[in-house]
Amino acid sequence: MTAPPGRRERKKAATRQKIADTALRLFLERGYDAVGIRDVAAEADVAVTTVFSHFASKEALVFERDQDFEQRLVRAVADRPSEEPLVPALRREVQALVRHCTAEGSAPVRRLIEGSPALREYEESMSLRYAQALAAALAADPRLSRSATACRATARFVIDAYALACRADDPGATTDEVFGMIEAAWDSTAP
Amino acid sequence: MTAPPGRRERKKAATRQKIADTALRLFLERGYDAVGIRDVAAEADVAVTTVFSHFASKEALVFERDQDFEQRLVRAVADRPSEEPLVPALRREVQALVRHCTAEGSAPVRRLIEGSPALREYEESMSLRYAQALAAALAADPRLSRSATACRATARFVIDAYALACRADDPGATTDEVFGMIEAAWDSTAP
DNA sequence: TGTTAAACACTAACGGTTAGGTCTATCGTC
DNA sequence: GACGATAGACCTAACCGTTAGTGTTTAACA
Repeated sequence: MTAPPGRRERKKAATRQKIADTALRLFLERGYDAVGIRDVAAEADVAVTTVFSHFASKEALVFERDQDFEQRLVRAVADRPSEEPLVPALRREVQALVRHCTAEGSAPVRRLIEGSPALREYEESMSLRYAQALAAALAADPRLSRSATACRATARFVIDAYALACRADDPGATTDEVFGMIEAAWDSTAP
Repeated sequence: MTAPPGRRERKKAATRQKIADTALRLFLERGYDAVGIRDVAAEADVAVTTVFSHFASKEALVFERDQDFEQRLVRAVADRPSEEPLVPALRREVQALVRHCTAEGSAPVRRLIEGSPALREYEESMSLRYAQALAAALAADPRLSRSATACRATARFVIDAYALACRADDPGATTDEVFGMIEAAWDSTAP
């Protein structure tokens, strides 16, 4: 899986990382709107086109690391112990994700996101993709025989729980409270 | 409330309507991405700046009519008969909204929206604003004494129901099914 | 009738994003 | 080690949504 990466790939990864680091630093220093793509490119000493060959948009520069969010949710469903019920497994994973996103070190980034409508919108639209992936995972699990609608709704509810908890005063308690509601909703769809 | 509108207001409304109609027609004819703001302005015979003085963004041109969506949800909560429970009242309103958005005449517009990521994203972000207004209405209703978290979560669930139903094969049945889940979730938060 | 402010126009720009074409370091293979 | 293929990066120039700045018309109202 982790075969020795060639020099080309290493250089590419290094460039990508340099861009992401530079961008985040500038955004935190001067504010998201006050930093242009051309600034980021200049400071990272790359061409503007190079920035866009690594990141699909300016907003994506801020969410550089969150590529495994989706996978973690899907795995929490698919790889859970044979007899563990669905909702507790999801709650555990969401608790972990929420802790990660409300950790001490993430506070400045979170402030950055909350301070920019463009970033908030982008995050929401990422979440929607996660909900679709999660819905597919729910529909695919042979242990859960629920309607496609129930799967899609539950997936969105779970994403809602994450979104609400990340912005709540007490993220842990909020996650638990919303998951209580999700459990009731899910149980009501039992065949 | 409906005082005789002066000529000025009538002209303004006419300009706005002309822009919206022209834009929608061009979008349907050539596709959203293939039509620029400059095209819309030229075809409507107004300046580009005039377009933006009436509409906040290109996407807003497509959602011209949906300004009362938010109000309808809030009123469905606040103005419901004294003894009608919350969830059925909301379900009735969402059913009506879903019917409106899946009506025969709305089909081309819906296809337009689903065909453009920008429009989908914009719609989602509108929905989020609705969820916040609805959450506030829930929290403000003296007949419902629930935690802020329960209100916020329920509001998002309701918006999820709407979003899922609008895209579902059988919108009515989907609304009912998701609202069954929402009812269970809401009841589980009874004090 | 004259004053005021809203609505609109025009130009020019800004900032994110992309297309076109080139250069070069790396890779796989001989 | 030499050799062609190609990925990765570069540069320039533009496109498009959006906004600022600056008039000009016209309806509303004293």
